[in-house]
Amino acid sequence: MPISIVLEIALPTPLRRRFDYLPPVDMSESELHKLTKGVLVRVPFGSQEMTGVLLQTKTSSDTDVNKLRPALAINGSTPAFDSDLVDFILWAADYYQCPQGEALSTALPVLLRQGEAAEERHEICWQLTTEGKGLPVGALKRAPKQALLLDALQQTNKLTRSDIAALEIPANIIKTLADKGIIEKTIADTSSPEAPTNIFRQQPLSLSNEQQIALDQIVFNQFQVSLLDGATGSGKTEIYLQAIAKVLEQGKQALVLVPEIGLTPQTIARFQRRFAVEVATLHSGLNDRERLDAWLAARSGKAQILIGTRSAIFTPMPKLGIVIVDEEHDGSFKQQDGFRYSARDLAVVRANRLNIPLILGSATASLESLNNAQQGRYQHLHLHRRAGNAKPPEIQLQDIRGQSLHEGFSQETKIAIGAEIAAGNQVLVFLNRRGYAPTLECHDCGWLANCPHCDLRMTVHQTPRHLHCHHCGHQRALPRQCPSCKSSKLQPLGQGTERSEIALREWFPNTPVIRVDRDSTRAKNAMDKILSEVHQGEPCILIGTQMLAKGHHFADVTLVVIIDADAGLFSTDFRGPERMGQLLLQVSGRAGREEKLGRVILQSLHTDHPLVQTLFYQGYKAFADLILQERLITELPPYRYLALLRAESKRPELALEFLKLARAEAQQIFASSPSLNYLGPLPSMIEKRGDRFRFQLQFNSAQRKPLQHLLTQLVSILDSNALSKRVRWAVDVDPSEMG
DNA sequence: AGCACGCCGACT
DNA sequence: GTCGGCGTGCTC
Repeated sequence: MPISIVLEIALPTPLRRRFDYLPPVDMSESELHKLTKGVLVRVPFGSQEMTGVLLQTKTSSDTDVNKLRPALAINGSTPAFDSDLVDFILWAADYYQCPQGEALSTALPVLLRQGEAAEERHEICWQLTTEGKGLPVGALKRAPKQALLLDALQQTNKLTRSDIAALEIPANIIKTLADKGIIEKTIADTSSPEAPTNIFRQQPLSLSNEQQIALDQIVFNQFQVSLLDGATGSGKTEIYLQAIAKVLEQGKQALVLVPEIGLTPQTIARFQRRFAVEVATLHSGLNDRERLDAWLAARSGKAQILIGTRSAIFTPMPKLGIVIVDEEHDGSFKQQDGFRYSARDLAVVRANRLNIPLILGSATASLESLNNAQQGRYQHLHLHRRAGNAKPPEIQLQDIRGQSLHEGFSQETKIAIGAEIAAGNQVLVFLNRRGYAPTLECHDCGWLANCPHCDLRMTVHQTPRHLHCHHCGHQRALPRQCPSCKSSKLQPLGQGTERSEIALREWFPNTPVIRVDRDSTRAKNAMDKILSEVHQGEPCILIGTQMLAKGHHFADVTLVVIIDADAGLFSTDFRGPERMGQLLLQVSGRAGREEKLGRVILQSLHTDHPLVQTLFYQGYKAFADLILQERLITELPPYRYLALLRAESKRPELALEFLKLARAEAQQIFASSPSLNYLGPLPSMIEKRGDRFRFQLQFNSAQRKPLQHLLTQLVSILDSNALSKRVRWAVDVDPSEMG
């Protein structure tokens, strides 16, 4: 029997190949004709089963007909991705040198990857009962949360569980009202909603002159990138909201990308309060089912706004009309393993392909984006003034050279903290190092607590007491005696958040000291609890890592203390200073919001360093320009494009040999491209990690194209070399971390 | 990458 | 006598 149709399928395997299958055996002729690119197909693969993406149907195969196996099933009645989106993901896979099937698979919600059909389920909603409908507007005033829910339901008759959560109404309030017979369960409407007559739930705020000018510059019917450059509190979000409004009015959808820890309930609530449309969210706090629901709502067009982290860039949105990337400089937009894409950079590509506007917002824009703006590729929009009466914080650069520090704090800083608390204010202390101390040292023989699996120091933790390697997760008990000389004079070396917390507690026994880092917020809702306590406005001291710097507003904090502002200044990674500047400004931005004047103390050993001086006396723009000048001279991004070939192995000589082979192959290709250059192979910054020795070969080029060609050819050569199976290796295009 | 098949050391 | 170490080969 002749073959009528062959399915060409991309599968989640590192093999850079596509696989041909016969259609499922029970499939009718008419069903066959409906198969299009983007459909999910369940197939047998070796001894296992997996979900692949149909790339095309064809009438013959290069593979021997007898080797073709039939697919098991077609998952879902419609393609998971529309054809344009498949092409976009394939483009991204090629650009980042990721096997296409793996890229498509990572773009898919986990449940679909596991074989679930992409169908919407009936979501449980809540609506008013007849009794509930009889209540007057403004009822239940004495129970504000209950009144809020009642009020919301009086306006929009049905709310999903996540709608309610977004209004910051706790789940137990739902139960209370249900028990009272005021609300009841129902099923969401499956028919796509008629375009709302009024997209607004709440009228837009009036814009300042400056905001209006910025908004007016944005063009809505074509591709254009706007770099919205505005200090904390200058009203960037209001611009986003009003730009989104214009798109919603045209019946289109909006996609908002936010950093990993930047998607706070307050942010979501702000979008939901403003618009009477469905707002879906995709972030790490959701379970697989919730993620699929949000994805499906975006794909069907039911959700008109999607707010999500990095991977949301791949969500199908049939009527996408604008993309916004908030805090565009944030490192979490770059995936650090597997499919190593930058969601921010891909946002530019997706917007371009759809011919729609993109807004990149930041108070501390990345050097890449600043350069693009300077070159005229992006339009540069500025917001200088803080909204309302808030004034920028007063910054005090404190030279701590030669001073004796108490647990990392200078005497002057301690006094300043005490004075602030006495005045009834809140203080924020920033220290970007969790744990008690960075390591343990023997005072007698100089032994240091090294991780047995990495070449790194192990961090001392106090609660519970143990040594912990932050790189590979290895833990061990805190030794009582030095393992080397048996001395008992072991002492923690350096300063972490736990240690500072203990010190602050001792010095200010009557003031709550609240620690905010990965360890103290691990429990579910721990962060929410901390935030609501701080928002009570009572005097307290917050001590924490960069978790404190991102996305949160502390209206009553009037003093920010940065204990070691210099971290990052002399980093081996060329992006260290840039990151330091961005983080310091972000932390500083936490002070002096609203009516209260803010102050920032920066303890530094390098107050006269040109970068430190420039950042604090001339501002971020001048600081960025200074770094850009350096990058131009040293031939680094954004003036050169970089790619790393990383290799690791338990046997260092294998990884090194692999990279030397790669270098030899690359040199053949270089001959025809003079703009290409290489460096290495060199050991990675942390040479041993998790018992594996790591090395890297760096390629750089003045243009993207030749680098791209080199990598594509090189990967294909390496793939067919036997050595490539004996080491773990990956290409990182536009790496953000050089280590 | 998974996973099976395949051939050599320390354990019930 | 077996469980399991990871080498190597394959996946339409």
